[in-house]
Amino acid sequence: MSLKKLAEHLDLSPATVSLVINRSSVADSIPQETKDRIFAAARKFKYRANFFARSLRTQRSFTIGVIVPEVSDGYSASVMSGVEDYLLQEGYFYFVASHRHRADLIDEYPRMFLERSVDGLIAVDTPWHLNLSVPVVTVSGHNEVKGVTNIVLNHQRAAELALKHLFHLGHRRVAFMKGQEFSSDTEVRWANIERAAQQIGLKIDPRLVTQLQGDSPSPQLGYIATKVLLASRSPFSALFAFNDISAMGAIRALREAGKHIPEDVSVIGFDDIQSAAFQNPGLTTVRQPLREMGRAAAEILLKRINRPGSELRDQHIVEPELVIRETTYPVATGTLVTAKWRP
Amino acid sequence: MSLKKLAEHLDLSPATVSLVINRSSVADSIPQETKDRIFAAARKFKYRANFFARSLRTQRSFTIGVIVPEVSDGYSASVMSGVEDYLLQEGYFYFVASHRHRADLIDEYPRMFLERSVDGLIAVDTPWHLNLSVPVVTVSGHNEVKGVTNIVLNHQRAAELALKHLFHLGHRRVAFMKGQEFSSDTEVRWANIERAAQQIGLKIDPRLVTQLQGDSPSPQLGYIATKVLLASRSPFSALFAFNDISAMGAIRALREAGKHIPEDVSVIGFDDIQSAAFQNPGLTTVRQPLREMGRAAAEILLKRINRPGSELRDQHIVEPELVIRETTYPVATGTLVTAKWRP
DNA sequence: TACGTTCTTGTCACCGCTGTCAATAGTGCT
DNA sequence: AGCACTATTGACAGCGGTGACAAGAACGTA
Repeated sequence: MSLKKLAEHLDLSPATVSLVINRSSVADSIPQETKDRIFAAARKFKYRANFFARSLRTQRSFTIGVIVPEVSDGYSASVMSGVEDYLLQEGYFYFVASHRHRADLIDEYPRMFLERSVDGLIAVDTPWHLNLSVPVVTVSGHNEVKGVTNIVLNHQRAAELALKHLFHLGHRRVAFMKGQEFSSDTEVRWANIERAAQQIGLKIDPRLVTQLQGDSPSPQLGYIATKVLLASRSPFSALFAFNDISAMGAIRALREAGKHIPEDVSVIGFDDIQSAAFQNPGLTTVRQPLREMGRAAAEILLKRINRPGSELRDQHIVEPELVIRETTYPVATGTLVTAKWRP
Repeated sequence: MSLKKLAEHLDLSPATVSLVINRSSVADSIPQETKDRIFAAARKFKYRANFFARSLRTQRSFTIGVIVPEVSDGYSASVMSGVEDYLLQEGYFYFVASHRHRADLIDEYPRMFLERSVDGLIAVDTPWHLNLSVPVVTVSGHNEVKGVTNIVLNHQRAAELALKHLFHLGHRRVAFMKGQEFSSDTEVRWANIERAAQQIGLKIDPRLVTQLQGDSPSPQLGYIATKVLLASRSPFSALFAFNDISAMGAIRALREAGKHIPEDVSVIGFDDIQSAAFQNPGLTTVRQPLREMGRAAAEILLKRINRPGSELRDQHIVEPELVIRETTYPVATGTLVTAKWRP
């Protein structure tokens, strides 16, 4: 059913019908009766404007592009869930592309999105340096590109929450796991840990600092890093992993070394991905409100698209939350009380 | 840069340029030199056909719609990853929408996709009854709609693999967890379990059969179902959960009841979602090749789109694989050997 | 009655690209 | 030179919708 046919049937011109259906202000002067006729007919024939024709004409696609490292990774998926929530509710659709850390794809996909005339772009956990012709919002990107709004965690607070928790449990020898070089969070995260440690009065022993190596979404990386750490034979009573996935690998490595979690070593993760709660024992972690971050990204992006110029803050900060489950425990030996499970 | 401007610059007509760029057979007769000029100019000015104009004209969008219960759920995400893989490689993009089991959205989203003129649709783990004007492929849908190709697991083999494994380990009292009523896999899965059990000679005790209740992506459901099971006080030495998530909840419930996994109770999951390998102990499970299923869905869908009529099988069956990790163990008491970790 | 206003609706050009058909130029042959 | 034929390119008509502008009708006023 096209506009033209509908107009013909109504014995009106396509333009008139278009005006009324789009509630253009020009249509204010059209009598209610005519409008009603038009709406009735539109409903009757289930008229829906052709999307391409409309987009071609208006230069708007009501579509945005989302670029992530990998759709099936829990972090990206949670953020996307929030993005989707807001976008669909506002009548937008979105394309997804996973770059899998390939530099060429990180460049190519945004271009492909532009060819498809997206109205805007959201980059999740992706190094960003492009300056595009459409609004861009990044989630956990730490590159400063002018005009790009970045949704970031309050890393200072995140570091404080985790370290204070460990400190209060009596831990003084804490091991740390840094992220991979390419991960956009690695640097900020570490800088804030150092700062928080200093504030609290916790000394960081360089021998207790490892770093994840390689690109894999598996806990294997954390497992290996922890093996290395254990091999150094420097004692520690707690480990702050780079994220939940690596924490899982770390726990496995620790267990294989005969350590009990959390009695011998407390472990704390980062992100609070869904499976963190599903671990046995439940993983204590610093929660990033990923879904909310996605929603915020979508919301800010649409604001930018629809009111260009406004809303040009280049940071939107969200707050972390410490989720204490069962992998952290006082350093002093005592009776093990089973902590409450918090899914 | 538009076709018209490019043509002007080349002193040719837009039509000619279009023919050459699209490698139309009509352009065969155009001298190579002219073609080269055109390609050179196109490259120089980075000419890219306007997507909407082209789609409007050709009635093709090179876009497909994917509908899933929830993007951030591991099952859907893995399938999507495979779908994306194939689609992007073939120059298609895709929209995603999560219906979250809301019946109205299951109806509405496909319509919205059609309004956006998608060339086809993939429905993942979603009850399907619509007969649309574009090709549709479902992944793990068990409704029979003519013309819809369904990618399904060989459930018979899946049931056999799991039950034989348990049987060979000596388990005779096996508990079962059925999926929720609304889950598209529940029925087939169970029917095949019953059949396989009979073949093997394993008796299913009705008191050892529970069912998941409620709609949540959390292991809580499995936890509750297992609590109920335990409350019935019928002894069992193994539990075949509905999926990996519910297996995780089950393990927690069993532990709280003082059972050791796998020494006291063997647990086997289904799906092999990413976090299954990350569990401690690693979860033994029946692997569905989710990524491959997604790829197959995309591949079959594109075949249908591009060669209508052909490829009208209405089932594409994929094979399960038993992934033995650490939650299954012989029923006879013996020395516990730590199984090899298989990520 | 004549004219200025306000309503109501239609005309037109165009968004950018493509496929059909036709026109023009070039070639070989008698 | 004249003709048949092919190689090369262009004109044109949309795809379906939108928005600026304008025309015609209806109404009020002098």
